[in-house]
Amino acid sequence: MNVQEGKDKFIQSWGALGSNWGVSRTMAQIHALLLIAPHALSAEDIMEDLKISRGNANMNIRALMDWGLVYKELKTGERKEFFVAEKDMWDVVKKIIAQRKKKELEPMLKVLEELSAVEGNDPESQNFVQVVRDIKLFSNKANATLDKLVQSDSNWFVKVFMNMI
Amino acid sequence: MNVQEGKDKFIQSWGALGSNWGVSRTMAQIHALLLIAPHALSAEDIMEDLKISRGNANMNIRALMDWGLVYKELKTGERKEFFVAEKDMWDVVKKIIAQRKKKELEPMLKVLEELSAVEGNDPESQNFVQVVRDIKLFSNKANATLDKLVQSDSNWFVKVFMNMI
DNA sequence: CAGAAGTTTCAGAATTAATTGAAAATAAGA
DNA sequence: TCTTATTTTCAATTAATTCTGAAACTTCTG
Repeated sequence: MNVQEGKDKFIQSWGALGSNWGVSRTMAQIHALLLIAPHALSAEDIMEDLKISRGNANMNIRALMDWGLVYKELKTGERKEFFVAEKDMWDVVKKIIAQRKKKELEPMLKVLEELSAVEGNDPESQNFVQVVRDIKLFSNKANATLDKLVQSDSNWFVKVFMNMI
Repeated sequence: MNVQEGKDKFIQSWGALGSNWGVSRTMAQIHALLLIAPHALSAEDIMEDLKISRGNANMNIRALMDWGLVYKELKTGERKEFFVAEKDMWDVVKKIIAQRKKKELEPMLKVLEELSAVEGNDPESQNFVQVVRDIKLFSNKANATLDKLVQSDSNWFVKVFMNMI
């Protein structure tokens, strides 16, 4: 396999993977392209390589920057903006976890809190409140664990990995 | 808040959460409905409660069973099939991880393996192969860690949680 | 300040995913 | 075996998401 075929395949696969991770297909493809680029690319470069429109490129690059997966790089003497990807995979995973925790887990915790306020002495209400309480307990633990995980450095992952093996 | 409002809100929120987890909105809603149901429900019950079509109910119940998140329950003397949800949250999370690992991580590992075969002595190829190798290393570790995690019992989670705090 | 280079926005178009509903298949009972 | 209850399938429809492209906006430079 030559390098161009390899790159294409990587971009395509990374895009497919990302689309299941709250990162849209194009977003993941841009990230993939930047991951394997030996140097920063401009919006124009990305548009050409992935054959996407200017608007699409712009919106997805911005989203990637919001997630902390891509950084802007300014070159002196150049007016254009260039972009590089976060290449440390542990960091990438942490940032995705942080985003999803904020956007998904935390709102759910809030809802579970509200649902604890359901009243009633009938068995139906009792059962409901019990289920909600169990889930809330679990979710709070998960939330705390993910917090630690997001704060931890790469070595943490290596350590846990070692312990498990 | 009364119990009916509470149930509605729970189903709605759980559905929204699920739709970001490889579980479609309706699939997650059915799971939510079964989680808070004090006893097994028939397909008919689910259709009525969620106001969805027979086909939709059937397909999503089956998907939930494939994932191991819902079980069939046969009542003697009843011809209909009834369904109950897995209620242990740790088990639910493990099953979701197991599915996604199989459907996403493992295919990606296969692709990364193939991409290692890219040849060339030019800097571009060298860089590409290096990036792919880094990602592969990380992914293999993640894969092994998730394997252990999926095999582990609830206590494992509690232990890790305690260690982190 | 005027013009050029670059970036952002967003309504409509295109694409992709989920849902319906009716027909086909299956299974149980008489 | 035939009838009836129940489940499954899938083509057509509907809904949700993503992308385009042109116009508006911003920033830099002479």
